[in-house]
Amino acid sequence: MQVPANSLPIKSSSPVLVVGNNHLIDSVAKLTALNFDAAEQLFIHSRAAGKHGKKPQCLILSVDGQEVYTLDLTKISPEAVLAKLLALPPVIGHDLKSTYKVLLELGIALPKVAHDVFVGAFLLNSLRREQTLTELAETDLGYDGSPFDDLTTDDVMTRAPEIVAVIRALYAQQSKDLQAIPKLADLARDVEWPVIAVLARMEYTGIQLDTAYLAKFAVEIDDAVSDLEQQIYGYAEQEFNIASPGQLAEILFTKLNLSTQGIKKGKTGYSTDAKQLDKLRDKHPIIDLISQYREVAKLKNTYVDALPKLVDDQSRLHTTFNLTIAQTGRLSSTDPNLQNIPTRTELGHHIRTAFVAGPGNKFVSADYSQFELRLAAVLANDTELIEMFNRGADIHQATAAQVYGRELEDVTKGMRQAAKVINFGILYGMSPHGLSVATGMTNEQAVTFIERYKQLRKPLFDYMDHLLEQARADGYVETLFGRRRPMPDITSSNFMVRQGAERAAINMPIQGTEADLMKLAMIRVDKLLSDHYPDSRMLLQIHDSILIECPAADADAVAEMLKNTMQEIYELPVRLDVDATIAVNWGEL
DNA sequence: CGACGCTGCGCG
DNA sequence: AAAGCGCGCAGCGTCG
Repeated sequence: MQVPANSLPIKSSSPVLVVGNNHLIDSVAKLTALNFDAAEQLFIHSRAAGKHGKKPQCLILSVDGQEVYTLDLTKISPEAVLAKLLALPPVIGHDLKSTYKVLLELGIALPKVAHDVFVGAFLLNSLRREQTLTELAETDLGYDGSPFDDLTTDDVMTRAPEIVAVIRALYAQQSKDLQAIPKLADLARDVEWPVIAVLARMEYTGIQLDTAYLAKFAVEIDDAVSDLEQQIYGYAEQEFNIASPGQLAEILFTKLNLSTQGIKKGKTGYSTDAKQLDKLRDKHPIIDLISQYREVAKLKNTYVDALPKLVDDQSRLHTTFNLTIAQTGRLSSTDPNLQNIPTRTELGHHIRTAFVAGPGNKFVSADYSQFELRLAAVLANDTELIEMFNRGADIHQATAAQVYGRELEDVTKGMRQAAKVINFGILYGMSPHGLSVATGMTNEQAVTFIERYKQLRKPLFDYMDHLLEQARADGYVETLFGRRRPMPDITSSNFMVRQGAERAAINMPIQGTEADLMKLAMIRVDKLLSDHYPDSRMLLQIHDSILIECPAADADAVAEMLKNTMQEIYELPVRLDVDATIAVNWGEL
């Protein structure tokens, strides 16, 4: 329905909703006539944000969920609405990050987030299957009308009032629920809402890929794959699909008659994963070739061949950072996943070299060292562990010295390695069996080792005991900042299920607090960049690290700022150590 | 033909 | 009896 804009009654209590997608709108005059200054909150919603580089063509807006206006951006210049939109009050919507990318495409400054019902639903209950507008409406509002997913432009236009009403109702409900959990409301206000615009900018900016470099690499890797294939067929004396675990197991254990002694069995037969291949390595030369084939084929299929197809016309890759996936509150990255670009093997690391800073720019990267273990020390209030960190000890070496009762200088590499495994493993609820497998100790040695570690880190284990008790009583666990993860399986009568839940419960406050702090750091870094280094852009977050692209001349200063901001992001009893590096491509960082 | 579960493996 | 948390993606094999 269309209503003359100048007759619009916007009271200070009247939230406004803007629906944006990549289609039409009809009159900008109506929009510019609106008195946004009088509105305290603006509702904003977008489905089908334009693909990157495509100009969005449509903004739909309404007031109080009643009057709906459509604005045709193909007929008017976006700048005409710019002045008004710049002064928008804080906005409310469903998946604002998508809408914000539309605004960025229009060159419109991003308003503050007042509430996002997509992210809000996840904060209040991370377990629900999905947080689509349809699902939220059905489950939370008892809505039984037709779905809101995959609507055509016309549908969006005609149903905008309905969409507005649903979002407003969800907002009302969620803000009431959040107020009942003050820490969670604070987390939403201070972390989750502000990080939305930061992520929108990162996704919109993208990261440059040197496709020519990658094309050269592709030729080499293709040759390597075919070469390995032929060698493997030679040993097998037949061709088969190496990528099929079933066919591979048939070749190894039937045709070549390799021993299945100690080989893990899965639902579909003997496993051929990397660990099992390791056990067979000395038995037949084909094993090493298969390992090599796996490594090279993985790189080729997942990265070398896939990434170049996803670049825009500027040769930049735009990932999507998901806020509503990881149960711990971490981000996840999709289409493409830029949080799992190889680095551990030399060959894999080459892929990172293809990620480059633009002309005249540099990359600045910074990562927290032993972030999770430091946070475990804080959450458990393990003063000895905290003190070790604060005096800058090599934590794994020092732990080994304590467990084995040796002087620091008498700690062997093997001892340090074992201590490192347990230091990390403990955060995941590792068992003696897991430790023995990971270190090559006997089960007995592992049991003794963990026993001594328990004595040494009593506060840590007391904390874990208390945490599990709390989880059983409350049905959830939470981070330092009150982010919650429901833990229904913690009281399961199924041993396996229950044990799995206990391990997840132990890990969540640690991994989740890390995620909370990283988001806080990103928000602050984003602000500092826009204030002092306007030509610099945050590009990626990889759980404990941040990657920035900046003018070469600013690199040193940006690195310093990034390091300090991350280190001082939140006052904790433990010192946070951050390493910062500068390079022209990701491989050299 | 697409959807799905499984296997395997890339990252923190 | 099982045995380490959190993710996403690719290929295979099966099913409808």
